[in-house]
Amino acid sequence: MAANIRDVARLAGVSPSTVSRALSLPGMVNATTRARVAAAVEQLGYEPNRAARGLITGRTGTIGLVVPDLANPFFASLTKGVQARARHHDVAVFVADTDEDPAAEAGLVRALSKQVDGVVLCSPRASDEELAAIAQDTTVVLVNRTAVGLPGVAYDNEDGMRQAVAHLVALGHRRIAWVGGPATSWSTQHRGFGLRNAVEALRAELAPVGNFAPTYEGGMAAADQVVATGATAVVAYNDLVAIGLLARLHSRGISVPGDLSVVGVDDIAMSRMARPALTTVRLPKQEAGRIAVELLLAMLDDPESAAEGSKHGELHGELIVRDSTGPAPQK
Amino acid sequence: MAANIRDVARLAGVSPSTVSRALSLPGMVNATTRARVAAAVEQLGYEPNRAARGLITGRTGTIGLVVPDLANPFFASLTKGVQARARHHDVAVFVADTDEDPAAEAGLVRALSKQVDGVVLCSPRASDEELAAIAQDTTVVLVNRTAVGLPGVAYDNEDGMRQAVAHLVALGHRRIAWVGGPATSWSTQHRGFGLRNAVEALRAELAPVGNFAPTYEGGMAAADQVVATGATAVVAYNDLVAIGLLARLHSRGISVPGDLSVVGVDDIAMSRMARPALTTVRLPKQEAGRIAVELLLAMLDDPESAAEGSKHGELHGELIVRDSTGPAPQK
DNA sequence: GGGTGGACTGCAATCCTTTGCAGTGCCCGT
DNA sequence: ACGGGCACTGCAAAGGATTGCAGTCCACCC
Repeated sequence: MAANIRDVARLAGVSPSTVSRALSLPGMVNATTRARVAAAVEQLGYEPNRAARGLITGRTGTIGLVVPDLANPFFASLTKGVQARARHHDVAVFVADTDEDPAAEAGLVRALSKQVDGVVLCSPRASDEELAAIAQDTTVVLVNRTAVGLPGVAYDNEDGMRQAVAHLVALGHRRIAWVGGPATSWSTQHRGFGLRNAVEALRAELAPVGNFAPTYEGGMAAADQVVATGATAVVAYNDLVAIGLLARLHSRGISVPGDLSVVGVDDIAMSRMARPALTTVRLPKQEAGRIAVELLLAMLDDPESAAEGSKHGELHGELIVRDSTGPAPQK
Repeated sequence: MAANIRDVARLAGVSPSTVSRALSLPGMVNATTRARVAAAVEQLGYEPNRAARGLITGRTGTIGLVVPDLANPFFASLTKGVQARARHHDVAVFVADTDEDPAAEAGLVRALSKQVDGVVLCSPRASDEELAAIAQDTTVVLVNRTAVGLPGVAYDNEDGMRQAVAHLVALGHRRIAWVGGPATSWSTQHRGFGLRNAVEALRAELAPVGNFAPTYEGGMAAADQVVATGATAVVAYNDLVAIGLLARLHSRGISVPGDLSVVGVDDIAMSRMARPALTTVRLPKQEAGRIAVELLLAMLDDPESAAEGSKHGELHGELIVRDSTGPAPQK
């Protein structure tokens, strides 16, 4: 049905090889020949068959994207960025969702790796060793996680926390609670670390309340412990947790930001719509996806750079001040 | 690097044809031969090369998914359903996001159609004619839209609206406002229609306030007009709009549900977290994705059924009552 | 004028799997 | 004992594009 390269060659009066070159190595063919080929391509609506090309080049023109949960707005945005950037390079994206199951991670990447040139792996929970093993048999770019020797793009969590703490301290807060996410999460560790440093540098005090699920429910569960610390401000692992805090605090009659200021991380769409609107550290999500794609494609084009393995992207968060933070209450 | 079918054949002491048949038409090869092949496959970790197979079978084992906006939680859930079901059938999914640009729709589907066996097209804004043209050169399943002659899965919007209106009327509401989505949207039309019917049947009154963007901002923009209608309840095009309404009503000091009851549609995650928690018509989103995949794969397996073109899925919404609806205020 | 090189172009092999057709060998019926 | 048929297996072509190598042609230089 669809035209193939020989149809084009026949119509243009050249050999298939010339058509192939006219399309992929334009410099190698005479301008007038190239024009004839272009005309034939146009007329027939020819597009090279990807399977056939893939068979010989060994490249599929496809990348994989593995995320824990597509329905999580953070990953949805990221996926959007990946998808947009990939299309820009005429590369297709296979998406796979682990459904938050860390055990499925490696298997999915392996299954995917047979069909794609490389994989963008988001927020993996696998150990460094497992990641290294995965990277053995396919090209991988990590997002939201760093592991030695593997390329990736991550956020500067320390810096984001510094901004949040500076904001709170400027508002007069001295005792700041911290609601962590899953203990094994790379982000939790780095955010906790950044928080400790920032609080110390500004002569304030940190009151960690432990680890909670990175969800609305997690925030609800943490709220009462936050209150019990006597802190006047709280930084939550992410916006969902912060919104859960807001809900529970409201139902206990605790005023935000009157009695307690709340800061989240991510800046998902929902945060703007929360009541009060949530102050948060905005992480450039689509940007992370875009950079991951660039990194991956660069590695595929030039495997040397893959060997060097030191490709990294680092993104900075930006504090978005809304209504959930205010001056510390006078005691 | 990876083993190919000849490696397997050599190891098993058979010809490549036999290996191929042992894997895809087990009935055709002797049990002991099959076992030898299986052992060789196992030992070499052989997996057939998809590109080579696709080249000859004409099937890629891949489907496309086109959505208006991946970051919209409604489509994110749908994508999740599609992806899960496709994996279950060992089919990969290409996702593409039109970025809400109706003009990009057809082009994207066409580009995709070269690389996939079929496409799931969500909430298309294209005209019936354009859709028919698209369906000409690729197998398509529509979601959230019906068009004559094209298979698809859609929600019974009339029924959902009936549930919402019955709920409101039971609470004593007699005048119900309706905030529509984009005028060209299929869902807007059907929801408006269902609403009119339901309101009429229950001897209440509908006060449509026009068409708004299906977003938080759209809801903010519509709120004052809703208030001006004098209605005691409002049904919004979707939850995002309803949450926008909630925000603007709150800032105007109008109590929900004291002064005005609000109902949304979709039941996105955010709705549960709104304040007050939103009463809404829950649409089974992942289910729609799953059914769309089944429909598409069935059509691909048996093109006859595609010709008949009458494959349809219909899903029902379910009213979830939360805190944004209450008894009509006594005047 | 002949030789050299450059600029193109074409041939043919190759990537890996599937599948129509043509065997091969064996069993069974006559 | 022979022919037919069955069950299984192998051969070889096909599918569409890329690419190393070889060839052609022309221009230019000596």
